[in-house]
Amino acid sequence: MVVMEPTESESTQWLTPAEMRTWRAFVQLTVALMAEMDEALLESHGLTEGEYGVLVHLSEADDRRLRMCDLASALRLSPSGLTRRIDGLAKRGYVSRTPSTCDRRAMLAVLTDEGMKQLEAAAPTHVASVRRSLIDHLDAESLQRMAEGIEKIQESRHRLGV
Amino acid sequence: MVVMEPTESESTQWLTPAEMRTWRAFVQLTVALMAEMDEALLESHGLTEGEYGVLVHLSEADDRRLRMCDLASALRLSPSGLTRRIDGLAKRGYVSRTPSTCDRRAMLAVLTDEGMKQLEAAAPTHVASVRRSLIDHLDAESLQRMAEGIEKIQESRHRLGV
DNA sequence: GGTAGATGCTTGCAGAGTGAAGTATTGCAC
DNA sequence: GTGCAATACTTCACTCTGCAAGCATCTACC
Repeated sequence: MVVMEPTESESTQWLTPAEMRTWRAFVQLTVALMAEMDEALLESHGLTEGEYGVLVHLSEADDRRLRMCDLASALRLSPSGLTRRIDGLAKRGYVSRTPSTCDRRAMLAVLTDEGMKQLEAAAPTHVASVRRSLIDHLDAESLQRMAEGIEKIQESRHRLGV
Repeated sequence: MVVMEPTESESTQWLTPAEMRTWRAFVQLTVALMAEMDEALLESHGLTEGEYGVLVHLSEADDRRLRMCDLASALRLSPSGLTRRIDGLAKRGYVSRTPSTCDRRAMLAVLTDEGMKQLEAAAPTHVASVRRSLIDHLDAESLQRMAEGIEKIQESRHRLGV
């Protein structure tokens, strides 16, 4: 989150003031962004961003269903974490569980019609949040540059196996 | 996290594919980054990023001490959340509590010498993580552009009272 | 200077996440 | 085909967090 002053006997390559400012701004921005997104969706549709993510992934999957383990890794969630999240969504009727026919170990999470309706209702709120919190604060050129920067980072990270 | 297809009867201004890609990449990157940072620090020095943040803020404060409420808002943490985080750090001897003399409601969190030592030990790990996870993946020009983009966003957000 | 409301902190409780353990099923080696 | 490791999911115990309630203290107003 922050950085120390250099001390002469160190071999650490400290961050320059500019790098430090950028890093702090980045962290501060992302934390604020995530909080805003979550709050807007929760208030208007009673969904956390995490739950919204479940609905989105299911809606984009073949037959609107995914194996629990695939969904968990897509959402970067532990197996037990996903079990509980699906519990919550199932209780509200947005998702149901079906045992897989081809692998009887596996459970499929299925997006119900009600879940699809809920997703369609929530999507505009989510999109509006993304715009209001981030996109609308950038002109086309800046957005393009940010996108390039992010892609460059991801590419480099991927290349170096991070 | 994601976006729906436009439907003709909507007034929602949907994200363009490029905007959507950028948004998804941004979220994916930040989640990965935070996880990496946290893991590195926790493994090498037994501190979460949140705890590290406490030490950093205290180290930069006058007399290495801050009122709990000021520290909580700086860390974007609820009062109760901070109480418990300080509990943990105090148990390990990195922070102590002192009642404020000028306002007897207030408690001051004070960085101990031991806490300062721990911070100095952990800082190189933290900095290395920032470099390895983010900074080193950008050349000077891209870094400069990213910084400008972030600052532009923050400025605009601030101007619009977000 | 007394009272009402605001402020600062802690505690109890509930929600959401992880990791480890337990159970069921699969798939591969032999 | 038998046995054993790997995989998929759930449950349990624990941690971290926020909210609401409670207590102490401060500030402002009469």
